[in-house]
Amino acid sequence: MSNEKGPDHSRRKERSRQAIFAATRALVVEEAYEKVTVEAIAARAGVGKQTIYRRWPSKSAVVFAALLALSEDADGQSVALPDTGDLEADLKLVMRATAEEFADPSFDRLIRALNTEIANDAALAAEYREKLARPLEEAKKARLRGAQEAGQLAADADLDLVLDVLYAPLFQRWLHRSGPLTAAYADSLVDATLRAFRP
Amino acid sequence: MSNEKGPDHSRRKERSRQAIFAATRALVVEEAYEKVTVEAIAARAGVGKQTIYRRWPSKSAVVFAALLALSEDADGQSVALPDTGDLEADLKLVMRATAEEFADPSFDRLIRALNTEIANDAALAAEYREKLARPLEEAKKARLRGAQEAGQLAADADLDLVLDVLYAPLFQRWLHRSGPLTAAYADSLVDATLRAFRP
DNA sequence: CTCGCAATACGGATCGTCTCGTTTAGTCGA
DNA sequence: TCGACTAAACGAGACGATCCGTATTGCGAG
Repeated sequence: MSNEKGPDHSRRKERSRQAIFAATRALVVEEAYEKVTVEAIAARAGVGKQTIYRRWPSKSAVVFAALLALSEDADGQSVALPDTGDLEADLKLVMRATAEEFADPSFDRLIRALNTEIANDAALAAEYREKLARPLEEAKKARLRGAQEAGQLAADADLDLVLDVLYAPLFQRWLHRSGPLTAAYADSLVDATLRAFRP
Repeated sequence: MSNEKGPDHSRRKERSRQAIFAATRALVVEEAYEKVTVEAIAARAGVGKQTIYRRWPSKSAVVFAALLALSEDADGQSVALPDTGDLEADLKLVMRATAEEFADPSFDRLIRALNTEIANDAALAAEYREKLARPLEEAKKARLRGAQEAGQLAADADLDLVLDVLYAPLFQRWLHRSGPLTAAYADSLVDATLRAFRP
């Protein structure tokens, strides 16, 4: 007798959870963000509103969780940057790929929604940093540490600063739509960063 | 006979316009942003809702216009960076001042609201770039051009890129609350940028 | 039979529209 | 010069629609 826990409702729960996430993502991608409503999510997921509010306290939390889960699934456990030994080539590869990601309309809408939520909620912002930003940063910093040991990067460089200088311009250009995210732009960011922090 | 234009109702218009802007700014500063409603703005400004909707198509547009007007007033016509001939000192002065501005809670809320609006509306983003970002950028680029001529900056440097590398990390750190905006951080951004683009 | 869930009704709040008297600025006649 | 007249703009707020978050109900799986 499983008197410890109730019977196995976890599968049912998990199914509706995934349905809610899928519906949320679909709506964020295809509708104007302000039209993404809890009622629309529930209808599309084929669940009752109460099932959503039973698990998350607000619409923001649902959207955030859906996007967070997306990245967690995608990443799996293995977040690692390429390491061919050629720092410049590796970084340009990664930066070009990042620029392309941002150029994808679906990705654009998803990340824009995510940024909207975390820009106005310090608690969500902290959770975002903890669960998404930090692991990615650690992976990037691991690659940079290797470069420092190989003498391709200043040994005393502040790696947080290096990452800021490398990524923030791309992010800002995307967020403010102040220019196209071309491969050339990605390359020039890598070049500038490497000049700033060369040994 | 002024058959060209109707009678001069501009004073009345202008008074309510300023009242609406003042009320909007006050509410953005002191309330959580989602509590800034058109009804609250109208009540505080002592105007009818229709007076607001007669001039702007949506709440977003009102908020945006109020914040835009704030900066336009503040700037006046003279946007110019200090130019003592010492590029590094001038930039550190400006970057430290910028970091302090972002640390001010009122300024923080105003700019956060502004960014929320423009992140999800490409038209507002374009207007923002045109009316606010561009003039500031031009002033900054004018200072950098002087530095290029004085041989303090690489003559072939892309000034848009220089500005991105200089400012974007500060902006992103503020937006994502990923770290404190200290004078030391401001200085290190100037140092990194000057290393990346030295002659 | 029992229990969790989908469906849906509900109250509260806000948006954006509409209507209604009132105020205001400009016009004109005495 | 001055006080009524007119038309536009206005403050106030009622209204329908929509959405949030809560509470209730009826059904179907186990």
